[in-house]
Amino acid sequence: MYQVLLESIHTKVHLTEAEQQLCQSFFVPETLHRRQFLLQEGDVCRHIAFVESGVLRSYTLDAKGGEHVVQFALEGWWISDNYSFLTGEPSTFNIDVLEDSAVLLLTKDAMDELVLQVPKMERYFRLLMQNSLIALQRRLVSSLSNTAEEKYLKLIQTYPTIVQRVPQHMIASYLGITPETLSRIRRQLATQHRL
Amino acid sequence: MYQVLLESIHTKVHLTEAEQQLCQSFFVPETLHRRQFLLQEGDVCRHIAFVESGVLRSYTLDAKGGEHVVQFALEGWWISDNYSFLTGEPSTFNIDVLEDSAVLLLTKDAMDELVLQVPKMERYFRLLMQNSLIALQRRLVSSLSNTAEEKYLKLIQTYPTIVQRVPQHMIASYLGITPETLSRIRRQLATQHRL
DNA sequence: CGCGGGTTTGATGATGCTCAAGCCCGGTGG
DNA sequence: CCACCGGGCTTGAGCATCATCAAACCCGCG
Repeated sequence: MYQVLLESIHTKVHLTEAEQQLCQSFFVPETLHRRQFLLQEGDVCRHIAFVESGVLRSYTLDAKGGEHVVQFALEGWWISDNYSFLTGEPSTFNIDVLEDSAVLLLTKDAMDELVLQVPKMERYFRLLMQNSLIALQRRLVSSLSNTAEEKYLKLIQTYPTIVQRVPQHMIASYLGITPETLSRIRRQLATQHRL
Repeated sequence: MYQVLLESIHTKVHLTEAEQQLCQSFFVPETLHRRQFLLQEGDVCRHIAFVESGVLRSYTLDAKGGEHVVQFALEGWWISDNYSFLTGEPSTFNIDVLEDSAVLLLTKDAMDELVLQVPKMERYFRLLMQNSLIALQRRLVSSLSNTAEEKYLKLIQTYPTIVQRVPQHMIASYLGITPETLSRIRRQLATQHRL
């Protein structure tokens, strides 16, 4: 159950057996089903979630009701609305479940207590943040400087599993293009490749 | 000299006099002049910089030589290439100085030592990261879902000082649009406003 | 005074969006 | 087990937004 989490931690900091045990005790495991919501716009994001198995996604709705995917989370990823989680303000995100999933939930209080009792975890979370920051920066630059096709190719290269496991219109939303455009890009890439 | 830095820290964690002194000792103050480079593409980013006064910016060059502004940093902001700083890999960013500036430099070794000797700083840096993450996420969503005009208006609202102090073509680059488009948007907003 | 970078303006064109319709496929109920 | 329904993917035609290219303009600075 905590296998994937412990591995994720292990890649960043080294915990003793006792610390691992202690660490686990702060999480609440939960199984979620496809189409279920982990967070709805307007609610406060009470916990960050670690994905042990399955796929989730966060997204926002704009003024015209359009969805904009902010993040996908496969096994080994964290997902939450950081802003709401940190500040206690209502969230502007939705998080829903794309495939039946098992997650580990960590509330803010639990997190604060966790980093107190296992100070190494402060470092783990900081490194997590840093990596997210780097990835986000890359994505932003890509979204500013690349064409739709280039963005799609870059996504396939960076996260092939996401492209495989997530419906196409959500990929399009994630890239900031319409489903129609993505469809046309794929057709063109396919025929091109076939020559 | 360390005034702005200490204030920034104070908004996140509380340091004793002694800790403040200790903290300062890890930074190297430096004054920089307009057009000077703090980091050039290909070099390793050896330090993160805290801006005491002035303005800096980071940007990337794409395949066709186009500039893409990643970040502006005014007084009280940090700037660096996190990826290069963390990993020691050559940077893909440039950081240059837009106005004569005073910065405080922190090397990676100094940072590691700092968080060891003043553990509260680990928390400070984590909170910094979190805030950057939130801001970046907002910017990304905005860049995906808003028109050029909306993005510009949002920027004026969020960071009016940046718009005032930075040349227009860099604002355009930051927003992912051409200088021409930004100029037209501004004209339209002006005439509109004048009716 | 003249140079030069930055901004403005105009004309044209490409990329990606909108709207609308058809298609494919998997799920559901009869 | 088959027929039907519906969502998602595809395709097409027309259109909006923004980019590109080119030229003129403005203004601070040498």
